[in-house]
Amino acid sequence: MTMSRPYSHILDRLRTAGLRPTRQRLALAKLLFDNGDRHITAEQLHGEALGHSIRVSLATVYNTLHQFTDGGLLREIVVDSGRSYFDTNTSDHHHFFYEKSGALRDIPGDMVTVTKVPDAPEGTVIRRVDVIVRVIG
Amino acid sequence: MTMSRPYSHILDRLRTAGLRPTRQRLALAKLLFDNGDRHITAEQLHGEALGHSIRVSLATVYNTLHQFTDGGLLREIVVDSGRSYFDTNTSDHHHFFYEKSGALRDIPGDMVTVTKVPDAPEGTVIRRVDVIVRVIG
DNA sequence: GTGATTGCAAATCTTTTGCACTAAA
DNA sequence: TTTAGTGCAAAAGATTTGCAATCAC
Repeated sequence: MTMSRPYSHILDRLRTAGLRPTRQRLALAKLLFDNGDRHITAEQLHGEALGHSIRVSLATVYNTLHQFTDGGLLREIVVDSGRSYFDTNTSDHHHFFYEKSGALRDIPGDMVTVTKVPDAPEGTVIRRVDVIVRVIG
Repeated sequence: MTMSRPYSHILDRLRTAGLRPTRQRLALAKLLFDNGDRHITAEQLHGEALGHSIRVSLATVYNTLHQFTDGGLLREIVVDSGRSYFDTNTSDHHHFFYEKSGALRDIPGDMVTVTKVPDAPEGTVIRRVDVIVRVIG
């Protein structure tokens, strides 16, 4: 069982992202950030919220996930066409993707080294390098 | 202007993938493989086929792209949620993804080196390691 | 012939949008 | 108050499905 953390922690995160601490954002942030590192879809988070008797619409869940991502609180991961995952771990790291089950698992940043990355094309800037290790079985 | 290649080449590819050389598959394969390396979506390929007066339904384009992928003739690339790209270059290489325009560009395999990839989790096999360099601007 | 393939339209799934309503500052 | 945020239902976009018609072998 996870020890419940004070709201001030969550409030700080929302403040950092420049977002008003509404009832919905507070509740979703608590689900997202007070339960360790997670990879979650909008649909899953919505279901979880309903399961905790938190009344929130799916549209708001989508809005919130994107606002959190824009504010640096989440990282969006694309591995599967037609479904977006959001990762509560925003530090430098990569992923295993289980193609059969659709599950994601973190690979610590220092477990993968990418060398000789070519320069960004003229006039562009590298925003991120994603490494996805696709596994089956 | 691209020199038109003999059909036998295409026929061999379909044979390799265990697919009957139907009119639609032949025409789509010609568009895909006789024009150099390309990154294309189902929608784009369908439009291109229609532009060449090749009558084929969008559903068949989807079927064909997946059959070609299963047969090792194409490689599916997921970088953008809600849209799949198919790459005619199935050799070992990685990609630049221009987040603004949605364009993909190959990075030759030997321009990126991934070291220290962790072992595949117990009971799984690594099918592929994808490196996506996301750029903006 | 017979089983594989195709086309079409409808269905599905995820995500976004428009807009009236509600809540935070 | 005033502006941001929310919910709902509808729309959008990509992909899949069901099934009768058609084609390759």
